[in-house]
Amino acid sequence: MRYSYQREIILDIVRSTKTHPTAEWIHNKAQKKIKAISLGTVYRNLGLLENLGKIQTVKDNNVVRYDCNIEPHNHLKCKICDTLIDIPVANEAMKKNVKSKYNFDVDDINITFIGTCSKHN
Amino acid sequence: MRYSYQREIILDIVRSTKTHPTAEWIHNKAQKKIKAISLGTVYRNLGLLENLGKIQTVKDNNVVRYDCNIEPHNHLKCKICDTLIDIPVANEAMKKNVKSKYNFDVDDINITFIGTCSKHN
DNA sequence: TAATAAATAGTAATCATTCCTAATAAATAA
DNA sequence: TTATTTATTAGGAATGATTACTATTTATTA
Repeated sequence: MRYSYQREIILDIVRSTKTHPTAEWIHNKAQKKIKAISLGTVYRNLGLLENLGKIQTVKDNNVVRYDCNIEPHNHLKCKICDTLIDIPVANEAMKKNVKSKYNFDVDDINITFIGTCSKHN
Repeated sequence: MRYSYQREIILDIVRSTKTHPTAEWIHNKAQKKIKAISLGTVYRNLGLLENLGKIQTVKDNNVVRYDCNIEPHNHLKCKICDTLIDIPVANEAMKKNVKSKYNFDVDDINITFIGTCSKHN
């Protein structure tokens, strides 16, 4: 894969935050560095970086968010402030459980806990 | 809420299958009974039926699927045949765990196991 | 049976994401 | 160093699920 300054900046931006930014947010930030960077370039490079295993994605409603945390992990989603909080994988043993109960080979577990985070109590 | 024949047909259709149909699929089926039923009517009534607690929704990629199973439950998603399989809630005790570890009050747990179902082995 | 207001059909708008293409730029060979 | 090749980009158009809008229809009730 050929070097691209756009891709470098995009990766830097994703790595600069734990807020699980959207493509649009990343695009806005990137424009501070490269005024003419296009949204398509941001999307394409985010996809490439995901394929390279350098970033992860999280589905949040109907938006994709990007995450520099590449460890397997799950999320707490606060319905009040919309924050996504990373948590370690809840239980690897669940995979074995599902295999024995349903004869279903689990590759990936997608867990989101929806509720109210510690800021609001 | 006023009676509507369209709404009755839509609920019947959702209750007729365990395939977690999309709004478009439901619309196609509904047109067999009511030739001029509009897609907007299908969406609006699916939303109303969800608010009434008569059906549930599942997010599948960027599509919403509808489910007549109104028990709390989670899903196995087969990446080969795209089937969604209902399973009972994996573990209610996880809520308490998350509360004590992260001081996060869980209302709802969203779990999808992605993998290969028993048809393919 | 007439009045009323909720529900519908049909279509336009929205919004995140993907696709397309001519122009640009990184890598490599001469 | 310079020319060549081809991946990458910018900019804008297209897509597809869903929502919004509005004139018309229909369930309800007085």
